Amino acid sequence: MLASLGTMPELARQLSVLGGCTHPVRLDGHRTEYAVNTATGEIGNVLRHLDSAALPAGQLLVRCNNRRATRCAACAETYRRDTYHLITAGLRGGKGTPEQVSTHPRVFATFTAPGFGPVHNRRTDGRPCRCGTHHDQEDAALGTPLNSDTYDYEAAVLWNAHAGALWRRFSIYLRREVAKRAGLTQRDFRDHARVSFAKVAEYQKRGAVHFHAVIRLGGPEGGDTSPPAWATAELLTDAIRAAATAARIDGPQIDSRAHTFAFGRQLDVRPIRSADFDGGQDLTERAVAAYIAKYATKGAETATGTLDRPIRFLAELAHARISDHARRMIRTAW
DNA sequence: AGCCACAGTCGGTTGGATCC
DNA sequence: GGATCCAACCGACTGTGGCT
Repeated sequence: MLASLGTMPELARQLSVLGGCTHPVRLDGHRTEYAVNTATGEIGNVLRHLDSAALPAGQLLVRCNNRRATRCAACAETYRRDTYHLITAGLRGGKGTPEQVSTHPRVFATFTAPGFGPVHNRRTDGRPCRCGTHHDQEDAALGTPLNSDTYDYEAAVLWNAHAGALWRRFSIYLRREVAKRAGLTQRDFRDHARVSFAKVAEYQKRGAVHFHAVIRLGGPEGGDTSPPAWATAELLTDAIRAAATAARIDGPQIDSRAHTFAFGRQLDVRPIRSADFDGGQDLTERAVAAYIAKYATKGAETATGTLDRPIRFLAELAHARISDHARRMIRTAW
């Protein structure tokens, strides 16, 4: 037992700094700090000496800081709360961000992956899956292909590898689309406004990543400056739809098949309103911050029932059906 | 021909994560 | 704690096309 290595109060003190981390990193070793004469470089007396074996637990314990709730609930919770406050500050002000940021046009957008073939699902209209079954919410079949012989595993795997580049292309297009709608050149746009993003990638049941993003229009200095009069949530929404539709990324050519990647047709863009307004289809700042914080700590296993390490997960998803080239793409992308 | 705007690309900077 | 890597962001550069 750990307690046999030290007294209970000492052990409790050592464990308390872990903040509830259930998988602390256990370190063995020692560290000695000396006083050094900065002028001559001469090493003087020992200031401090730490030997892990002398600690109550017999080892130095360090928080794992894992963001995945399934790996360490306590550390993921810390990260989730930090993310919540970060997003809240960007939407409502606080922590160095002026409160007037809450008047800036901002939206919550969801960018989906394209289709790679039909998968088992739970329909919102109450009708059964195409396989004829009413799947249970926890059914392991959810998200798996209806027909593994025709499902486009290769494109599904490569999609995840190229989603980041596609987002980059989208963000470039979005600034240009906003500038176009404001009647400004790209060069002049930066003197009038700035587009800011807070984005998380989430795994869908079928293993494809999709993006949730808070997108905000601010003045030339971002949240610290007021946006121009033309900057509205409607203009931003229109520009997002145009940019998301136009964004395309060329993938590799595999076995004479050229891959090109674009977002799926389902694009959801909803304005974010202040906390005191929660009517209609609009989202409140608190709800959006909670969404983003939740997705930031959600692993692939939550959605898919498999591992949360993307490479291993994707390899399992695609088993032997992807090419060596596709696997290399995944390794370099993740 | 010169100017301007746009689209695509490239490089610098920054911040976070990881390794040593 | 420093070095390194990587992703994201941003500005600059280049090629192209339209207009005068």
